[in-house]
Amino acid sequence: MGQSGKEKPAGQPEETLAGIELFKSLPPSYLEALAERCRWRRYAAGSEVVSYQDETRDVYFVVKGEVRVTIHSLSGKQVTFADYGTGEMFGELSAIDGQPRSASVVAQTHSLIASMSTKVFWEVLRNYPEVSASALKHLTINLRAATQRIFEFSTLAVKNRIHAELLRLARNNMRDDNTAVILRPPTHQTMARRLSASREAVTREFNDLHRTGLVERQGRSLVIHDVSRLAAMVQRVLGH
Amino acid sequence: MGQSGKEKPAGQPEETLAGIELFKSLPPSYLEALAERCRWRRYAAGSEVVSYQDETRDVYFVVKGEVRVTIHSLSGKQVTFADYGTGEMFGELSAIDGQPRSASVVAQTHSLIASMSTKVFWEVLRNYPEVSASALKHLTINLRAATQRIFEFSTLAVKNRIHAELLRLARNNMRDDNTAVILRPPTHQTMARRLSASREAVTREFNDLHRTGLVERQGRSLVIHDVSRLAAMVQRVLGH
DNA sequence: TCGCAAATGTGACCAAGATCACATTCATTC
DNA sequence: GAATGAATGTGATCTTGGTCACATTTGCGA
Repeated sequence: MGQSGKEKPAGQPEETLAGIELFKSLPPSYLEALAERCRWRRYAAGSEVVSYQDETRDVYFVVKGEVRVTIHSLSGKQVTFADYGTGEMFGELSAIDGQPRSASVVAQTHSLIASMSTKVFWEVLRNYPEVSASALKHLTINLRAATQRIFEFSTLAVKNRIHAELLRLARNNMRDDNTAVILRPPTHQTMARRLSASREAVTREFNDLHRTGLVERQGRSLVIHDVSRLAAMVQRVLGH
Repeated sequence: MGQSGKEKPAGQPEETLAGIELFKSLPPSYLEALAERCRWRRYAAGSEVVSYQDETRDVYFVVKGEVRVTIHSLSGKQVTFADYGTGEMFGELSAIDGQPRSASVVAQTHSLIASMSTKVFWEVLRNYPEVSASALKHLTINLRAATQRIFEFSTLAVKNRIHAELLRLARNNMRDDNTAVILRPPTHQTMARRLSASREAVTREFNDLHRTGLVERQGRSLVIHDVSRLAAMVQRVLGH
């Protein structure tokens, strides 16, 4: 997941939909036309792109940067659903079913985001079955993730959920066969919000895992020394 | 959602896709052709239609009856995700992304179910944008429900989740402005599995609600006397 | 390299709710 | 209408993990 690239200080810089996963089947010429029908906007880190239950229905594309999808409860607790990075789409639920926003979206880094009206979005879906197929896959992946999360909530103790999450992180950051290196690991607080656990619980379990030699902090990165052992631990409780 | 209709003892009875929500935009002639490309099968109550993690990729349509989507954990606990009744589709995730089944599906009543190969399914999606749109909506609704559920798990106490679930039940079974009658209410055990709570917790909370006069059992049906009060209780903790 | 804010570490306490173990009531079938 | 299995009701424990309250460490910016 390397994020390379230098800032180009050009006047109208990289306002292109070429990197958007959903549209990868579209011809460049059409992509350009589409880009002109989008609204383009930059968001500072920490600024809100979409707010929970608002009445807009646009679809958004992360052209550059990263956003986080969360809901915060009345009591102030914050639940994180997903992070979307360069090339990904969000906000499509409201465009598809016409209902208010199911969550808020906040830019995590300075981000360049294109938004498209429901009308244009449906026009593309209708005219390009490949895009439709891609949208179906996107929703499917999200739904599977949500299902898995509900299952883990319902059946696993906090420590086991932490293992499962750590395993997912590891699998996306393998260095070799059995070792993973996570360059900028999420903070304990961030993981806790994903897992619906307390920050302290995450800290404690990380330390336990450190004591057994499974994980280690090296500077700002996190090394998982024995991914298959971690996988076995998860497998034992999940039973896959 | 009243389920009327008498059994027709005809030889080749009601093997038609006419009632399937996903296909409501298709012309009857094509529907007939499609029906012939499906595999038709009846399932007894309690029999498994799809099993967790198996390698089939077909899509299923409930032509008559009702099925329940669940996963059971190693420790024997059972988590229910959804119920699908007449006209609804399930099993589409594996057809769309090619991955193994994310859950098991068991017939709750004697059911007539049509299944369609991935190939045919995609053929329909590709050729009929209306069907594609309908599939997108179906996934969207499911994803919203899952998101909501994760949020409730993460932020609400068991009793509040029970209130929220009861409110959903009520809203689908309104008798008049402020009263709901649920004819065949789910058992406490069933609700508990949906909410990931214990059966006893559901029983206790129902009794508390009964004492305050909010709900009442009348024979086999459940009456909710003051839906707006229930709504207010939910609103207070959810903050919508 | 100093200083400060964010992140992490850790003990003590507490409460929600799961689990266990039965009693009781219901509703369906013979 | 008696029987019987399923559903419901209820108290007594016990455990997980949240919360609180700090101490300590880290990383980064001036």
